[in-house]
Amino acid sequence: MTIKEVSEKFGISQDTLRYYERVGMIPPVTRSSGGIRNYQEEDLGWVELAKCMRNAGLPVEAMIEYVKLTQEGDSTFAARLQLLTEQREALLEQKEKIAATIKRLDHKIRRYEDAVKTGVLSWENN
Amino acid sequence: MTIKEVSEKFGISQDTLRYYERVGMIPPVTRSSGGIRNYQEEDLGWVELAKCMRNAGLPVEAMIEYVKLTQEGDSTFAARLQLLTEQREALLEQKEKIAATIKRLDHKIRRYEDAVKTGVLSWENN
DNA sequence: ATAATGCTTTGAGCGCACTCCAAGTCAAGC
DNA sequence: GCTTGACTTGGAGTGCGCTCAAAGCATTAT
Repeated sequence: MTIKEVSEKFGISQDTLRYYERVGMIPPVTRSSGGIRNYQEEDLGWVELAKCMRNAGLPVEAMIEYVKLTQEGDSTFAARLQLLTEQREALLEQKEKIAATIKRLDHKIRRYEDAVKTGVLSWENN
Repeated sequence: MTIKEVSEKFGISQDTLRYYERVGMIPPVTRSSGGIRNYQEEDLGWVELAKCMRNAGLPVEAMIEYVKLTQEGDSTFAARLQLLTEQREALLEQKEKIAATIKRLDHKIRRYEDAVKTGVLSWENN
């Protein structure tokens, strides 16, 4: 699969795909004899993983570390486990914050729905 | 309340507090005769709101727009309602993405827990 | 063979959200 | 009155995560 196809498949720009590879967020991609990227199944798996992690807001740094450990082989299972666990914690925390903010927005939205109907905003700080 | 106290109360740097005010993410803060910030209850409410929204990852831009509308008075209820609703949507989406990633991490973590015990990682792409 | 297209690398540039710095002002204690 | 320390402003600098540009090589269509 060419970089163009991968770009379209995942909705990630070619520049970003090259960037991910360059900084080590995905392992080196399979190349043709002429040095042109030819993404295999495994490469696609990495791209998909990277996209998922970045979507959730995980730092690029964490992904780079994970890829590095993976490439160092079976002796890094424990380190990878720890890394994943830490990142999971961070995501849970972030999810909590978002949930709290949504709750707050819901409350404000209800007040504004009233305000739009009645012309008066029920009082409360901001 | 001085900027120093507010900074400590909310865990936001003085620089950031001034930045928030400068860009309009919170309305102008009450000042002493000498021009020194003296945060009142209402100002604190705005700071707290700003912190909550930023914690959830809402763009500064959105908060600026909301503050602007608020200062334009009662004619902007509908616009404020729309803004809040949009931001709520964005947060819900982000929460979904995080939830999906957590699920995925959970799965990987289970595999690595096994791997650490047995020395073998059950196969699966990355 | 030539032109067009699309890939390659390297390195610079950008937008966001701060964060730091310089130079100056103010307020409180000695 | 003078020093100290916290405050002020305006503007420059930083880190992250891309994003773009320049210059050159490869592949395909004519």
